[in-house]
Amino acid sequence: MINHSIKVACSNCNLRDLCMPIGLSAEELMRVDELVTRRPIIKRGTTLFRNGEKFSSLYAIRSGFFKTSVTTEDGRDQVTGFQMAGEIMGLDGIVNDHHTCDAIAIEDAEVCVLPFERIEEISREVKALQHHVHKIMSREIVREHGVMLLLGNMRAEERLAAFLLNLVQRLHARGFSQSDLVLRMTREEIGSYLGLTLETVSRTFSKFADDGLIAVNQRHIHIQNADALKRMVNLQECH
Amino acid sequence: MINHSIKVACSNCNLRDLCMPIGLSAEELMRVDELVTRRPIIKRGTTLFRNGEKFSSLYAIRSGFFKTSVTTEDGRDQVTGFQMAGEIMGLDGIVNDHHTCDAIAIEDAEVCVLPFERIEEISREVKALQHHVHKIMSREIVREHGVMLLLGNMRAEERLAAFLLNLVQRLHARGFSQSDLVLRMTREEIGSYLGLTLETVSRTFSKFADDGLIAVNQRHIHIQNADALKRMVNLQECH
DNA sequence: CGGATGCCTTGATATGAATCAACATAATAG
DNA sequence: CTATTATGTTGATTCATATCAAGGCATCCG
Repeated sequence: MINHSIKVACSNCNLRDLCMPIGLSAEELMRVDELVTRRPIIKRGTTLFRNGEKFSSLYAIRSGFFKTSVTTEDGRDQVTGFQMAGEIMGLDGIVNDHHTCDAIAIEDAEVCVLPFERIEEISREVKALQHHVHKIMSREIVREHGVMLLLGNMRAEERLAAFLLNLVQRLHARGFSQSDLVLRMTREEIGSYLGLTLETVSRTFSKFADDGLIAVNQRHIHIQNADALKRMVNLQECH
Repeated sequence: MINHSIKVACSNCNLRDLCMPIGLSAEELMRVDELVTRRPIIKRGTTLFRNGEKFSSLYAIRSGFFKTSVTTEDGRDQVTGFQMAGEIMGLDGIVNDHHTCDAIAIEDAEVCVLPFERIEEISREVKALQHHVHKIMSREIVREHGVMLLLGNMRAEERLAAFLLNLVQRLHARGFSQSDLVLRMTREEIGSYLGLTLETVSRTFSKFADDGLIAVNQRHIHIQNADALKRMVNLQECH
């Protein structure tokens, strides 16, 4: 059996600020470096982990795009999130020692493997790493609160506006444009995430385009009126 | 200023198995005891913490019932969960050092205060506590995945069935009946949690009663056909 | 190059839940 | 004990989104 692990160094990774605590000493960074291995390319459409699989590691995305989804016994599934470079996946697996959702690459991707036992070990000694792990989990909880608000209270237009704004904001934090984005996911996947059908997603994109809020060209979206989108999310009356 | 803190001992708390890791040594338990203080009664309708407040502690519920909710700028709110004895609240506050939701007692309640800095401190030395904290956060993430599935994919009847089953299951784990429960929350609060209006919640209760699945008497619910409720959640076709 | 496939758009219609409204019952306060 | 308010039920109607259906446009592959 070939060991696909490749040594990598967080110490000279340009995503470090996204997935690691800031202000680690050189020595502490070295300790973290030791635990991280890179996995080979995850091809588009393949799974990084799957519901039911034994949990052993968290994964930090180096490049590419993932979706995570949960599935009912009768086969319905719900996309629970889209993850991009610098984000951490696999937190769901800690509680019962096996994963409870699927993580599927929706674009060729590369991930860093972070064996969780080693993370706990080093966390016990590096305070900043410990707190960072807590923050990452807390951030995920807060994000999900936002999704619950979206699914429980918002109408289709508000959901899609919130989705677009969230995506560009995260992409912008990674150095991309504030106004242009390429969707890596299908209308169906967006719909699953937002609790809508793909038709409604498509229609709502068209409506936004008609209203001059965005320009849609396949998966290329140009945001023409970010303020109007923001207003839609924040201020719109509750009907 | 009066110090309302009251010393308590996890070591002889009957909820210990719910909120503390099992298998701590006597010495480790003592260390945990040291950090915990009890707060006086939180009266029904009052908040334990509120969106925007500085985060400093997690709270373990000793008795009573809470709801947590998030609010949009335009005043809509979404109940994100109902918490009962032995459950931990406040995890949302870790990431940005302030709370992002409100925790309101929906029944007179008592909580244990767990200063988070002390938790982190002791976690660094007590491996079992460290892992327990990780599990609690992971459990919350998994729970929220379930809510997303419910809000994104299920119809009113399925949502309410899932809600009832979840409640009795948690109550049963605390020694209560498998078939009888008293709802501590209003129809409106249930609706907010499930993404439904209070009228739909009420109608759906009536329908369940007509179909002989449950008997409803105000907030007292008697489950007459748990299997049918389970079937509704698991197997129902996706329309 | 032509056919197949996956993804997307748009239209017509159906439907589940929201909304509006009235009333009933229970809890609380005076 | 009665008035008042909060909570819950039920009915009639409306509305947003799902569903069903057809066609278009890219992309892939033989």
